[in-house]
Amino acid sequence: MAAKPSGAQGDRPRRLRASPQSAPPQSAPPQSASPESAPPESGSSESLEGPRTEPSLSLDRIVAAAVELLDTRGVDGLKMRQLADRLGAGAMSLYWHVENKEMVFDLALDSVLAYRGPPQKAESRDWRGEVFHMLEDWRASMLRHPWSASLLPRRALGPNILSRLELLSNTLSRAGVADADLNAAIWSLWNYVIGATVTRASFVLSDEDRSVAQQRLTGLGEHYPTIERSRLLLDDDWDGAFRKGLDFLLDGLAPRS
Amino acid sequence: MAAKPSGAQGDRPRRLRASPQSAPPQSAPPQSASPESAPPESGSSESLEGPRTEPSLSLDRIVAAAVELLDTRGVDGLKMRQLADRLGAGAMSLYWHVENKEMVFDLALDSVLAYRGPPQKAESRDWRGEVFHMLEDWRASMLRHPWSASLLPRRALGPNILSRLELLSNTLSRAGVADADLNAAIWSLWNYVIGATVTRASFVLSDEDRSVAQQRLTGLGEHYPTIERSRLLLDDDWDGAFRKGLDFLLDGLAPRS
DNA sequence: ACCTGAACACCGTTCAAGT
DNA sequence: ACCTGAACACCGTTCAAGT
Repeated sequence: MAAKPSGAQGDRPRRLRASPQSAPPQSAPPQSASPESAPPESGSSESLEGPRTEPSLSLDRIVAAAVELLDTRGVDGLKMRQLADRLGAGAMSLYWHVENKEMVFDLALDSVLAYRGPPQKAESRDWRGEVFHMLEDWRASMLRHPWSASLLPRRALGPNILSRLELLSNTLSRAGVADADLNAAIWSLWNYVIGATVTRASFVLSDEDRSVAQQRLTGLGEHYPTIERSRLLLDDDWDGAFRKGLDFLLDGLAPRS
Repeated sequence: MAAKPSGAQGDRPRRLRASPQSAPPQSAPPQSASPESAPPESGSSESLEGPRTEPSLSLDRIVAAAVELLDTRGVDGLKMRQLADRLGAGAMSLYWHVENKEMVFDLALDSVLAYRGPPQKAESRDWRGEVFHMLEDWRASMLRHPWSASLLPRRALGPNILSRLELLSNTLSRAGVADADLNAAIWSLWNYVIGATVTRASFVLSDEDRSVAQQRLTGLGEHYPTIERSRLLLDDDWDGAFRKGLDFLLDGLAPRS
């Protein structure tokens, strides 16, 4: 479906660091500074010159700081000036490394989506368990960075998310999903995970908020009898609901055998 | 699940128009100026004074203009100054009618989500057809206003969307979905529709964009063999994919009989 | 090659004031 | 009750310079 792998957004004329997205996603982690990766290897090429107190600006450092800022301040809380400040750099220094704020979003987003693979050895015959694990891990990764889910559907697709889709596709294919159904199956799961995660990350309400919401619904009870009775807005078990719905969907997807 | 019907956002201290969301959603349409509604009844109370050339500001007019602006300019294109300008009002006049920009978003969003009901008479026994129609209509309403889908999960739930959820819940319940599964079923469908629509509204690429994307994927083919072969990113049939996935999900949801 | 401050063209919102 | 312009405290980004 009309999605766009990053790097495809037309040639940008001006100064631009070598795009890390063009590196193969498997071999070396594109952003080693990603909080999802192993501890950043701070040692650069030469360690002869002693410790750098203020390592100069780099894409990796920028991306890592952006993720931190996004985690604490949210999507609207990421300001270019503040990001530079955090890095001990002058206000406008970022613009030598990145094209614009959009690019910061793209890089931060994909850096958060690295997948480590299933816990046990590969080639399990339990395709359903594998898919379940992949999607729960995907959701968990995004919930660890609540700004990421809402960004994902509207940004270029980076190497990490493409790898996840590749693995998902491969697994479903091996499980026996017909080629003609494969894309529809993948997008169904994509839709479900994105919808669930965006919703869960967005509706963050205190207990009081929620009880006020339900009270309000009760007040209007005559208009919403069914969802009032089922306490739709009070339901708290996000994880359980996610798994239950995923079960429904996988039941429907399962190749009839 | 922890969602919040609008109006529950705590008492605001300052000037504030009587919230139209508190009106029952069924009886009278909350925003008669909504583009989803019948032609706006421009005649106010007294028609004795002749035609007003410049009808004074009102919540309805503001909401209608906001929807127009959002449709043409997108989420980031809605500016309070420009909105006032469109209404022939002074720059800051809006703030007497609305609390802030957030409130404009909430009202515009719900105004776009009115549901007219199924085409034929009620009480059909075809629950699956009913659900299908409701969800396709919901998606279509949001795609007519591409900014709406991404806004829905993070805003207060207005009367129109609550009505849709109520009807959906009621239909599923009548169809035989167990009470214990009801909320999970509703949120599954919500997740699917939101994910599908947000994605479809966001990935708007030209044909050239898409072929560039696929070419790029082919270039990296060794890393993404499966999705490269299935042409995941080239697939164009959004409507078909939506229906197919919905079929999968409803298969899983269908009460075993 | 890499970084910088000043400046530009915007924003949402407050406020004191008008009718 | 309803509307207004000026002003405040911000933004992202450009630009001409610095080293």
